[in-house]
Amino acid sequence: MLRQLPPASVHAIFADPPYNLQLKGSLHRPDNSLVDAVDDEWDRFTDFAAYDAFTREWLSECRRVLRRDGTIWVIGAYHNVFRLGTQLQDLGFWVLNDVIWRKANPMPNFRGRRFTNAHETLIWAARGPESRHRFNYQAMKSLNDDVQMRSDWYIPLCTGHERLRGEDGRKLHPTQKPEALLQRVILSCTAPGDVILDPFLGSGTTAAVARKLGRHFIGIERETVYATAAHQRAMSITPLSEEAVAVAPSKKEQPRLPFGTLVENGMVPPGTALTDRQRRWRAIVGADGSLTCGRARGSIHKVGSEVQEAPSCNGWVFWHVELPGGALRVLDSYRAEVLAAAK
Amino acid sequence: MLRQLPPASVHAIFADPPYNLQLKGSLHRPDNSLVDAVDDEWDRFTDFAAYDAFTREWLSECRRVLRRDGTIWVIGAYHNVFRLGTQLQDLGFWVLNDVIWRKANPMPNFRGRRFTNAHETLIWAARGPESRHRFNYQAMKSLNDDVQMRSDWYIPLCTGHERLRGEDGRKLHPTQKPEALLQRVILSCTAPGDVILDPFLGSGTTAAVARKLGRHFIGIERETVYATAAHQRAMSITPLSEEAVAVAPSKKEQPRLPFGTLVENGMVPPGTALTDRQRRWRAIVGADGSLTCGRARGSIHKVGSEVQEAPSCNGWVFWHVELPGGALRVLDSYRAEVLAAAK
DNA sequence: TGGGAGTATGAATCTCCGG
DNA sequence: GCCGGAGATTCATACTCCC
Repeated sequence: MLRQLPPASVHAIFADPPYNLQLKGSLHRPDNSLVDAVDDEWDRFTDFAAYDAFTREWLSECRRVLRRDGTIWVIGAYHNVFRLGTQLQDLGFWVLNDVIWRKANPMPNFRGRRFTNAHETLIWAARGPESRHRFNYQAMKSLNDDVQMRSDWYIPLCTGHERLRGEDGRKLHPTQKPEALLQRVILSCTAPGDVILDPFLGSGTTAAVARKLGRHFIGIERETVYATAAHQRAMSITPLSEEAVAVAPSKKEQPRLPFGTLVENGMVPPGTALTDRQRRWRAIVGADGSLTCGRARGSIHKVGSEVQEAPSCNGWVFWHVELPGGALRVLDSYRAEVLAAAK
Repeated sequence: MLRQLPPASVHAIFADPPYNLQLKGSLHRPDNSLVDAVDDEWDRFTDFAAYDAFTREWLSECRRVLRRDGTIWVIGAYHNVFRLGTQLQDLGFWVLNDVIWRKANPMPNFRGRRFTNAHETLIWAARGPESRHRFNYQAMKSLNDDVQMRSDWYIPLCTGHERLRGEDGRKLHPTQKPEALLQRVILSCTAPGDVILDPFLGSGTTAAVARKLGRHFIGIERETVYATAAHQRAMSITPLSEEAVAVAPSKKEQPRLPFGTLVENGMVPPGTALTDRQRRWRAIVGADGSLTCGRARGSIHKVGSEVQEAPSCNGWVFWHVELPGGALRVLDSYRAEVLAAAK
């Protein structure tokens, strides 16, 4: 199915591939005799090799269909996630983060032989090291009480009403992912109208959340019973309103306003003296929007960095106008005023 | 050095290999200060193949020197941990858990292009699938206020007085690990008297904590300056008493902040003597957060009830620390202090 | 001595657009 | 594809300094 998709056609991929189950089973033969795996390196190599080959095949196709600015998410546990990560890197993907889904309510360890396996790992990767990927930084920050979103996410398992069940009342799919997890994934790296691909759709959480958030989706699923349920599930979703699904705009996405415009329209007339917050330097605004401070001359940013001897400087927040009475007003507030009026 | 060790001779291995960070250029904070990056020669590899070959070589030797019932811990980040995990599996190790070190105070992401990289990953593996490994289940449970220890650990970075510094006052080693991390690792899978190997000793945290907890250790370090400092550091450690380092069986109770956390972070260090308000009993704090008072051993609550021959006891308000000068401070006030600071 | 303000720093794969 | 310039971007903790 993946091979039928055109190259560079999807904005984001979420993949929840099968775990390496044959490896778990390889400990015992059908007659329950124990396989001496330690001395049987060839056999165990072929097990991993089969999983690696499978992984490599679908990941290669994913890379082909991914846009150059697109990103991929892959989820796994310690049985398979190291194989996934290694293959991602070997295929040229560029890992951006590994993200930990900390389960609020994991299954306990019944035998008391290990730590409670209370998390799964997601790998987030760009198509390559030069890719300019989308990351909705402000949206993620807003979601987290206005501090940067960390790489560890605390989210409950999918239970209760959200869990799809068959007619017999039993869970339809063994590893249905919670919608909260997919919502954060999709909000972090896509925009409304983007196309999201899930090559292992399963119970259809990716499709449901994509539709809810106004993203397009492509889902691939081999098992008919899952595919049918996922399709029904996605179609039953009512998409949210446009304003509800928009991502918080970053400053970079706001329209550019050259400083010269403020000079031209008289908000900061030529000849105005600018100073920094501590009033250490004083610069004069030129009619062309340039700044002069001693021998330093150029844009508000360039002069700011030169006087401070700093590698860079955002002149909008560095320079201030001294108002009558002596109070300081930062340049950025003039810009905000103009941008607000333009709406 | 590893090749000189006899086979099947160590009970546990902790390995903190170079991460292969692949940093390019420099990074400035928003305040224009320069981030002190890990650019040391020992972290430079030409490509993944070179890193994999290096990894395979030292891991093979580790497997040879590890006892059949021994386990290995390997720590890494997304740059290298997938390579580590894959090589571990390919060499026949049997992964028991991947454990997440959630950093209380990670470095932020300054450019807003990714999630804050707020964790590192430890892989815990047995020598093979048939190994009968040691896991001190009750000790880990005690440390976590009598609920199973999960696979995500919340521990602060190594800063302040714990951080080794050179004569110039700068950090001696770029990646010194916190003692609280090693303490949990060592308590989870070894017994007093066991031999612990660290093939990348660095600043010597493994050696220091092993000695403190009454375990033997072997450390290997290539850089003379690190090796010298690590040796001095380990030798300056006073081992805890036998009863403080023994691993305990226990059960019961569950406040929100485990007493073990106060032990780990040094507010109530192992070996501390606790007493009740009337100073009728005296109990010693174990490194796993258990308490010993005569033959009574277990959580602060259990020991409190046993010595009083009472059906139950809230250890938080029963036990006190005797301060220099003789005043008593109730345990609950330490908990309150931590909880208040966490707000 | 205590508190407030300011500064330093931690395993970091850390920009984007237009000419 | 290269280059120059605009301008966006930080959290928790510990320590220093000064009043």
